[in-house]
Amino acid sequence: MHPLRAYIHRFVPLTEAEWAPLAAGITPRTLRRKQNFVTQDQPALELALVVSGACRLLYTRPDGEERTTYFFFENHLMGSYQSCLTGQPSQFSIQALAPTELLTFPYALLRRLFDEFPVYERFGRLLAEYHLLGTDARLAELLLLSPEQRYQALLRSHKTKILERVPQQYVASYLGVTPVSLSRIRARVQAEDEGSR
Amino acid sequence: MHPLRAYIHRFVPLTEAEWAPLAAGITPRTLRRKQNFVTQDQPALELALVVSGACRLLYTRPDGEERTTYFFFENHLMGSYQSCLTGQPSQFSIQALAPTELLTFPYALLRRLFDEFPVYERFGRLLAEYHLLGTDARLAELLLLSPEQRYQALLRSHKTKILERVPQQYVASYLGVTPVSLSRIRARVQAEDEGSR
DNA sequence: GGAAAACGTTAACAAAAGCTAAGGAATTGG
DNA sequence: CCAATTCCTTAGCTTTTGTTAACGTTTTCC
Repeated sequence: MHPLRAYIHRFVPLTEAEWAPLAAGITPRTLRRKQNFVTQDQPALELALVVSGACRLLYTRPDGEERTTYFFFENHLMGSYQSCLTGQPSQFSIQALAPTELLTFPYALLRRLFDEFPVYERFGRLLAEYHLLGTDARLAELLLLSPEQRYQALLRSHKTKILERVPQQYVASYLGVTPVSLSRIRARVQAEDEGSR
Repeated sequence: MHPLRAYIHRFVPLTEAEWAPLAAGITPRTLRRKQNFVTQDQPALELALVVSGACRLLYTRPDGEERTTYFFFENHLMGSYQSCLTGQPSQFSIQALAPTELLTFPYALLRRLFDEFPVYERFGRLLAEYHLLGTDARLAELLLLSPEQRYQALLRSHKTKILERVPQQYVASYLGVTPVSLSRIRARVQAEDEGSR
């Protein structure tokens, strides 16, 4: 099955007649390392399914500092929800961490399908709800746990792909600490693990 | 117009025929100060519109410590999305900060309306999307700003209701710091403001 | 293959936050 | 209206994080 159709199928089933118009609007695209799919302060009216590779979502602060807040791997759908919904410039960038293959399509097409096919509207609801649960959990983790506890939670989570495939400085940002601090936390955790062995 | 109908109307218009079945399922309820609408570790299968009063969303940690992560005032819809969607026990409580009037209804009713009326499915999508934008912004703020900057951002935001109506210890939790630390931050910020006057 | 860039660790110091405790002000609720 | 509770601030001390910088390793990509 087409990768995007398979992605949608995890939420709702699509008939051929429902799938065809979306399929017609898809453009494949590749990104080199460090190339942007979304660029901060520019409108980003497309969504993309990652077919292979990896990307990070980052905010560039007024002082030039970058903060990475999210990662996307194979079979993740990504884009600037906020820019697509409001039409305003995106508040963040999405940048390839390695060579990446995408399937892109305009959000406007999806919006048209919301009107035309109830099944897409349902997909849209379930997708937003699914992301909301994830973001809420992330927010709770940031407010409930210390940096060290967040690192340990990541170690024990099902997101270890992040630790394996993402440079540590970006993981630090994702956990809400500086790279230096994460390095210290790791040394501390390792020492604790040695002790309890 | 009925307060709940008015709330929904900000997203989609409802005909009488669409509104009637939801209206039939509404139960008014009042909470005393410190009384729970949702209790952690128990299923919470109802949603509620706050008609008057105020509530906080809080997590109680294994060590007994509480962390407040959200507030609800008049015309806010609240509930445990996660518990409603999955049927699992809620991971947090929702507790009244002051005497509060609610209009409650079962999530199962809304789910039935999703199937029956496309307009409700659209409402569900828009509601989830709206909350997602808010949660994303909150997450970015936590990862991008220092505690002091977060306090200043709150001061300058359109959420000053929080500062006016919520005990400061809960605001501290919401900002991701201890009450003692927020008190120090306030002293610091005030000193800076005096200096620049 | 090799130069350049990116990356992780460590150290030393400064700044900020956490913790505990105590005192006094404000709010609540009968 | 008054007693009990809740709440905010301040202080002293400890722990953690941020910052800057230096060094060695790894990765990237001509």
